[in-house]
Amino acid sequence: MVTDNPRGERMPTLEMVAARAGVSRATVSRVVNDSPKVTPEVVQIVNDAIAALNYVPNRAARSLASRRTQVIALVVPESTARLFADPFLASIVQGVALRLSETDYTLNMLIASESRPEKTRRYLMGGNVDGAIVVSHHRGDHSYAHLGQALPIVFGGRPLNDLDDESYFVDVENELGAQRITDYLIASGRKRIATIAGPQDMPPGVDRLAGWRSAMRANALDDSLIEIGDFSPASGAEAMRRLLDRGEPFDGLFAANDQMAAGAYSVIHEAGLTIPGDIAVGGFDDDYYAATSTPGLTTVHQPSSRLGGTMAEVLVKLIEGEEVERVTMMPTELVVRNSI
Amino acid sequence: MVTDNPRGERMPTLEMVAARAGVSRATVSRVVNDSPKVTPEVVQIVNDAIAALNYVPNRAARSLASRRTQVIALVVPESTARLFADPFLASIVQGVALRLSETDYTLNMLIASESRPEKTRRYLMGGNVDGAIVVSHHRGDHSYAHLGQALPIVFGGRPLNDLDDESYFVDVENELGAQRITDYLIASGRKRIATIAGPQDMPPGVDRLAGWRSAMRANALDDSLIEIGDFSPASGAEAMRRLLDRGEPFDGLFAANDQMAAGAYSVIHEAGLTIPGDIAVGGFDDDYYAATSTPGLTTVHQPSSRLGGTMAEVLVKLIEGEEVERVTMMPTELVVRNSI
DNA sequence: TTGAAAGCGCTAACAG
DNA sequence: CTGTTAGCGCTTTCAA
Repeated sequence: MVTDNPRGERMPTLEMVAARAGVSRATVSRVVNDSPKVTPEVVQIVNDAIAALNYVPNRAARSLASRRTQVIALVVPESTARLFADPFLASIVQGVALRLSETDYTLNMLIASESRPEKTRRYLMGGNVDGAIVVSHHRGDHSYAHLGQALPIVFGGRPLNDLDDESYFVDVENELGAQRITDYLIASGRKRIATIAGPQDMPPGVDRLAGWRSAMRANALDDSLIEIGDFSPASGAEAMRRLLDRGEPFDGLFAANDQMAAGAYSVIHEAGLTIPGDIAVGGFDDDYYAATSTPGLTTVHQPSSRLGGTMAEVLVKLIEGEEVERVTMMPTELVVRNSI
Repeated sequence: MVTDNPRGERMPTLEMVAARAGVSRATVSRVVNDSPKVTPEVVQIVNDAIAALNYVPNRAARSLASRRTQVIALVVPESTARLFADPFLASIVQGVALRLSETDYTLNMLIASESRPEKTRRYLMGGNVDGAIVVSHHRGDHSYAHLGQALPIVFGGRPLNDLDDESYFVDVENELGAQRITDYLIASGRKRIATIAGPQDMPPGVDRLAGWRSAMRANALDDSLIEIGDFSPASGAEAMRRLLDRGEPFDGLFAANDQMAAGAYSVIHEAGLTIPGDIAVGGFDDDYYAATSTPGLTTVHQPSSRLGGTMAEVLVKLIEGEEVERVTMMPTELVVRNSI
C-alpha cells in the first residue's frame, strides 16, 4: 500500500512526466536539471508535460539521490536571538534570506540552544545542510569554527581570537569607519572629543575604539576621555554621566554604536546641554534610532543587509568549490545628519 | 559507485547501527521513532550503538519514506522583507524560531518574490513543507488563503477582508489596546485628544482607530481630531504638523504606532512644546524607539515575539491534526513611561 | 515484539 | 543524445 501525503493528495512524479512526454525518467531528470545534452525539441516536450502536470521535483528524493541538500543553515545563538529584536541582526537575516531567494538554496534558520549545543552540532553534521552561516551579535564567537573542516561555514564578524585563521568570515570596516567619523568631528572644529566605547571583549568594541584613537592621535589630540558601555542605551547613558562627572570639558563625542548614542542623548539633554551646540555626537551603525532621533544622528552606516547578502554569497561559492577569500571586508559610509 | 557527500565523508546509517546492535533496520527505526512496542533491553542496545556511532538520521531519507518533511515554511513577502529592519517583524520571526527550536520541526524562511508568486506557491505546494506561517507587515494579506485547503497555514494578523473565514490566524487585540491607552490619556486629565491613525487599508490601522474612537465616545469627548499616516516616522511628523495647523488646541495624542509617535515627537519639540506638559503622547507597539526616546514613550506593548511563538504552536497543532481555534487573540499590555 | 521486503522519487553511472 | 539500471537511507506493511 502506498501512503499518501498528509493532505491525502498525490503529487505528480518525475515518472508521470516521463510517461506523458514519452521519454525516460533520466531524460526528464536531465531537463529538470538543465543538463546541456538534451535536444531542444525534447526539452520542449518535457517542459510541456511538466507544465501540464504541474510537476514540482521532490526535494527529499533529489537530496537523497544526489547527496546534496540545497539547504543552508543560518545559526543564531539563543542568547543572540533573545536580544530584544536586535535590528542589526534582523537586517543580516534579511540580507541572507533575500540573497538566497535568488538561488536554489533554501534557508534553514535555527536557534542554537546554548544549553544543548550538541543538538545544533548534530543537526549541522548530520548531513542536513550543505553549509552554514553563523551570526552572533557582535561577539566574534567562532565556537563552531572546528566544524569548519567538515562543513563549509561562514561567520559574521571577525573572530575574537585572531589565532583562528581557518574560518571564513565577512566583517565590516569598523576601525576605518570609526576613524572617519572621528575625523569628521575634528574637521567640524571640535578639539576635546570623548568616546563611549563598546565592550572590549567584542571585536567591534575593540576596533571602533582603535579607530577613534588613531584619528585622535593622528591629530595630536588627547585620547584619554574614554568610558566603556555594553552597546545598550542604558549603558550609554551611564557612560555619558561618568564622562560629565569627570569635570573635564569636552565638545565632541563618538559613541561606538547608535544605541549608546541614544542613551548619551538623553543625558546630554537632561544636563541642559544642546546637540551639536555644546556637544557634537557621532554614532555607529545607522540604525533605526539614528534616523528618528532629534537631532538626527550623524553616524557610520553599517551595510548590515549587504553583509548578510555577502555572507550568503561567500558560502554558496564555498559550497560549490569556488575560490573565496577567507576574509571579506565590507565598507562603511558616513551618514551626515544634524548632530555634528 | 557510491558518491560520497560533499566533504567526502560517510555518515553512519541506520543499517550500520542495526548491524552493530545485532538487530534489524526496522527495529532501529522503531527505536529512533520512539515506537512503544520495543523491548526496553533492545532499546538500550540500539541506543548504545547509536551513541557509539554518533548516528544522526538522514532527514531526506526519512522524509521520502514517511512522506512528511518536518519542515515549516515562514513566508515573508518580499516587500515586507525589504522594509528597513522592521523590528516588529524581526520579533515575530524570532518568536517562531524559538518556539520551533523546541520541536522537531525545522524552520524554512522564505522570501516570497512578488514578481514571481508561483515560485513560492510551487514550493509550498510541492510537498516541501508540512505547513506554513505567513507574515506580512501589518497588512492582513491573506493572498495565500486559497492554499489553506491543501496545506496547513497560519497567518499573522486578521484578514483585511472579513469574509475570509476559512483561514487560521493569530492576532493582537489592537482595538482593546488602543482603547485602553486612550482611557489612560483621559484618566490623566486630558480632554482634547487627537490621533494619528494608521492606513485604513490595514487591519491594525482600522482597529486602533476604532479603539481610540470608542474610548473617546464612551467619555463623550470630541473624536474629530484625526490624521492618517502610514506607520512611518516621516508620516507621523507630517500628520502632527497637519494636526497643529488645524489651529484647534489639544493636549493629548494617540499615535497608532511608536514610529509615528517618534515623528510626532520631533514636530512637537520643534514647535517648542513639551511632552507631556503641553501634549501627552501615547503610542502602540512598544518597539525599540519607545524605550529610548526622551521622554520615554508610554505605549501599548505588543507581544510580537509571543505572537510568533503562538503562530508556530497553532500551526504544529494543525499539522498534527489537533483541534485549534481559527482565531487566536493575543492580549496587549499598557507600558507606562513618561510621555503621559 | 521483531524481521523481511518493498518501495518513497530522484540521480548518476554506464551502455548504447 | 537517450535509456537502463542501481541504488540514496529510511519507513512501513506483512508475516513470523
